[in-house]
Amino acid sequence: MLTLYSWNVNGLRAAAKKGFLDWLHTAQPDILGLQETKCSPDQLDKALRQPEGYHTYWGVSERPGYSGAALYTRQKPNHVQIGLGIPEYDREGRTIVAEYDKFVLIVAYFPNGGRDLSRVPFKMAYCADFFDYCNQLRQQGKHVIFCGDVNTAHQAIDLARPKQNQKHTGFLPEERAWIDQVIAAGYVDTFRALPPEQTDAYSWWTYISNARSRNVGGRLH
Amino acid sequence: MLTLYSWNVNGLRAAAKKGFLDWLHTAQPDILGLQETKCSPDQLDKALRQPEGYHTYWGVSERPGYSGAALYTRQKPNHVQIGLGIPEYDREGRTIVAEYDKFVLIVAYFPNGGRDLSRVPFKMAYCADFFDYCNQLRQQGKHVIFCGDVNTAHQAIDLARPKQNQKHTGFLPEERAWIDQVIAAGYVDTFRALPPEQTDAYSWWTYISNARSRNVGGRLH
DNA sequence: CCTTAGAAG
DNA sequence: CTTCGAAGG
Repeated sequence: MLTLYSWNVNGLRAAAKKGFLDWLHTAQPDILGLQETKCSPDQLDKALRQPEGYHTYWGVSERPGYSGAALYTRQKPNHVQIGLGIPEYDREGRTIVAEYDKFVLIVAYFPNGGRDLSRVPFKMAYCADFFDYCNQLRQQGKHVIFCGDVNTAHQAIDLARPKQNQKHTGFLPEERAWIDQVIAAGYVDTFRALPPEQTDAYSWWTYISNARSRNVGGRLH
Repeated sequence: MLTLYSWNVNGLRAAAKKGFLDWLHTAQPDILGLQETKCSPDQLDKALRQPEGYHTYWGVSERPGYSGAALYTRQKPNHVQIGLGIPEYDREGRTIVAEYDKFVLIVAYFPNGGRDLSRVPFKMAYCADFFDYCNQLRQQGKHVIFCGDVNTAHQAIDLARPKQNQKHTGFLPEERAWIDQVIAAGYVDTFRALPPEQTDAYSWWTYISNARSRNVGGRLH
């Protein structure tokens, strides 16, 4: 058995102040993928940068305090690549690719489309290139597991307010179609281990207006 | 008897969170001059903007969150002018002039000369124009009281580290000379009511390296 | 080290 | 609402 967690921490340094390391030492994941770390490792204490028992790898944005991904892993991967090999995404530290004996694990922080939708094209481009990258690995006979923050809700059941979100990034037809495509290709959405009709099961809430306490959220995969 | 307080609050909204209104209602000053309010009145609650028993007047910078002065007064002045009438200073909300029956009270937040000394000329210009303004009032037979943050230490006794500050704004020869000039003109430094040789009596400390707990400070008038 | 505004989410 | 960096002090 192997436990894998994925977590958008919204600032690893902020998360650290709220007990990230306590959680890590309690949960003891074999593999942990983080998104929105908003830091580079040299801004961190040793305890956070390299906790006892873990190897860590970092995707760092050129822009300080923005984006970023991290991989914490008990077993050292055979090989780790930071980035997809495409500068426009790798500049933002969004992707970490780790090869283990039996599978390739990818930590990915998909772009946010932006309040004004200005980054939707960039997001869709990342989606397409990311999918290509995974498919190439599969063609080489590798098993692909990816975790991260896809920044998209798949179906109406994944949102508390699907109608209000039709025209917002995170629930646009083209964004949702990308997930259709991924599932059609045989990927399994682990969150679907929940009963398929399960409602009100979310993994994200906006900070605005106490949405979390009211459970007005979304499941953004 | 009339009590007058002057206080650089470094953000009135922040000061409010730390009990500014409690202090106000305890100290009950007749006149209170504030500097570095870093706000406009419409960013404030009624209780802060217009506390029971006070008339308030506001110097507001065009740049949000920057500079700013305020006057809280129990008695309504006969006339209040916001600014010195000189746009380059008034744009930064540094000055409030209030005429009472027996005196004119000026609240002034003198410019900081800047880490790199780039604003020393601006500061000296404000000093000169401010002094001229006061002298014009005196020529009209008015008594002038001014309070505020002059951002300058007069003598070595006013600083814990005079030698290290010779070349820093706040203790430059020309800045100190301006205070000489003001005192020569007959103004009384109320802080001098302390025994003249009193050391280690400061009104300002940098936030850096716990300077306040070590009382490594300055008296910036 | 503190405060604020601004960008991004 | 929250995070972070920037400017100013």
